[in-house]
Amino acid sequence: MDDVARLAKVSPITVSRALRKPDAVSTELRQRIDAAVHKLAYVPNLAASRLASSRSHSVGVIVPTLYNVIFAEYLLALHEVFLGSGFQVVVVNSRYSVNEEEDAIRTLVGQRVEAIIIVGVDHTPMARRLLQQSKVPVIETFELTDDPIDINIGLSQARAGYDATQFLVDLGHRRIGFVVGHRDVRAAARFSGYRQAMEHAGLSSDGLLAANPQQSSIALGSAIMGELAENGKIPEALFCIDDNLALGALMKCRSLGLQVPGDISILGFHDLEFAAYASPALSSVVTHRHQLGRLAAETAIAIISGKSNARPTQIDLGYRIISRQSTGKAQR
Amino acid sequence: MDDVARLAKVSPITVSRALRKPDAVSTELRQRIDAAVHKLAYVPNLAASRLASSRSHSVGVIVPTLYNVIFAEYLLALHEVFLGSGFQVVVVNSRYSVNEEEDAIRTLVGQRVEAIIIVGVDHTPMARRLLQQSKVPVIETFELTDDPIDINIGLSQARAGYDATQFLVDLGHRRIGFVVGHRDVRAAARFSGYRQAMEHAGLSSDGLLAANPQQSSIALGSAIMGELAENGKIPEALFCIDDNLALGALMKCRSLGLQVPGDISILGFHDLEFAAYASPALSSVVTHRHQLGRLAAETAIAIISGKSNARPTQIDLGYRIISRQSTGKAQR
DNA sequence: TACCAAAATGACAGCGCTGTCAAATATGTT
DNA sequence: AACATATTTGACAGCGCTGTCATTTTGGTA
Repeated sequence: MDDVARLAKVSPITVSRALRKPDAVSTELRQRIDAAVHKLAYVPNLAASRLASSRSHSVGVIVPTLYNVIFAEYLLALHEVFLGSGFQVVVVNSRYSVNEEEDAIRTLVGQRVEAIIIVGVDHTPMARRLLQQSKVPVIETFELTDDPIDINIGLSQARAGYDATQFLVDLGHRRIGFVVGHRDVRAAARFSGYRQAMEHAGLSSDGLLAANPQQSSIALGSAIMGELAENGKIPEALFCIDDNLALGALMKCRSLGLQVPGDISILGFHDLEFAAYASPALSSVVTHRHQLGRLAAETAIAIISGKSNARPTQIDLGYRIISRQSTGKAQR
Repeated sequence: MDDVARLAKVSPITVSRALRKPDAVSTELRQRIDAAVHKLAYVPNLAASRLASSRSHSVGVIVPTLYNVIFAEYLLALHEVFLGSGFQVVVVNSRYSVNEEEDAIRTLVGQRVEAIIIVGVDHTPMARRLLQQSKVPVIETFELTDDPIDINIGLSQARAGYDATQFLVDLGHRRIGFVVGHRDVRAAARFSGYRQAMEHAGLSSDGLLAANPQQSSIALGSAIMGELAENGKIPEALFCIDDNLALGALMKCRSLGLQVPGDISILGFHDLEFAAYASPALSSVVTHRHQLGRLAAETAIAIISGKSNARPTQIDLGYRIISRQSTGKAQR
């Protein structure tokens, strides 16, 4: 910065000002400074700036994985809003572990991010403490909790699981299978909703869980469906924990010669892009990832800029079941 | 840090040491310090650490978009390696614009990241200068260039486009369509490969380009196929710029009653996960995103840690055409 | 016990910026 | 012209750590 100041024949502080609030510097000096900055290809040291101003102009986001497209869509929305407001977004990955999440929080707090957006509502006690102590707005997303740290925006995964199951029950299905890959908290909540719905409908869910700890994928859905067929345990309907599994199962049904929805109804979750274009088109549960990200970011910015005093603690974004061709009335 | 030092009854510098190189501090003090850190939930200020040590322990990655899964897979590999070596990964998004890329580079240089990994080889002159001046290893990926800034790891997009087209030519197809959504540099290179292959085969490519500037997606592939059918311009074979478009086209063919590959052969690109599970299974061009990310990260770490003196400037990872059921010999 | 080397601890200055306030300059008013 | 006010520029100290080097403590040896 001294070099730039020397070249532009001003004091270093004026350079700093010209870069941060160009309006506060006269046109002439600003031009001289800009020219010098360009000529030297000077880039300010952000660490020094952050230290001196104690503002990081960045926000932290913790997601369980980068692989799942639902988080990619969510991140996209967060980026759109935050970048537009001059915040850098630091994305950290907890790999579905609360301990890694705690490390991630430590990293973000260490960077003095100005807001923290987390997927999920389960944290270690130390993680909660770090978040609270950090004094920055904390937004827990995707799920709902009775005990939010600060702001909570999401949907009830258990209710979604319940309603999805009920949807299949209402179609007249009785043997409704539940297909799941790696079981994270949200998958577990949907499963408990499924169990409850089955119970309320007077149906047994024994032997109807098809689980595999691998990461959910089209390949896995196909493999699980294959196993079900091999063991002769094909249910009347399948509630898949996400659309990847559902599409895999759908594809496998085709190659097995099973009619969907004639022989088996298949319901997915999340309504990923391909769901509407599958053949038959996949019924699914619509979750609002983009809106979730957008709202989380907007809320965070409102709090940071002090605009939001009376802030709601919890927002339920809900979900919606969309019935396409892969689910149909029970044939009996 | 002073608070921790006071609580542990040591000097602040010892706290700093205990946190950074625990071995250099006696067991007793280390325990006292750890206890104090825990008790206060102390998190060091990274900005101060970075400023004082002039090491950021972070690396920067620039991708054109977070939405495309190929970059998600690539990022995953980068994360795996970098996090394992104690680096934080800062991901920035250039939105397919060299100007935004320049801004992204400025951001990363400002953070004094210790390596920069970029998708693509085209940059503004200022961007090149910033990268060179930063003195950190720069790894340009996904494409190959004759003039790398530093290290270049990728594949020839033009050759891949050429060979993919040649693959369809070899099957006896003559009217081979090219389907593309938003045209980035890599798509353009594949297209030029397509054109060249068509020319070499003595085939005209006039009127065989089906383009739409939207972001590539299954929906778009379906829409483009629909238009081709409407205009009665269905070619014998379709080379789609990526598997999303290919799958969309495939699905549309089914609903139009077109046999694949009987009536039309469809070839995708990237071999995304669903390709093998589509019905019919999608032929595609395998690109090695995971290996690319891994290698880029490992190379960067080798250079940062000074282990790599004799480094190769360019690595060609190649590609591979995988023939499944969606492509077949021309029926004539 | 005296001495020496190695290990552990501490003091100091400074990393490159910015917030705060002071000084200088420009602009407007009587 | 003299003054008040607004605008622009500058000086200074300090943000919270760490590198370097000095000092103290420990353990081993003669």
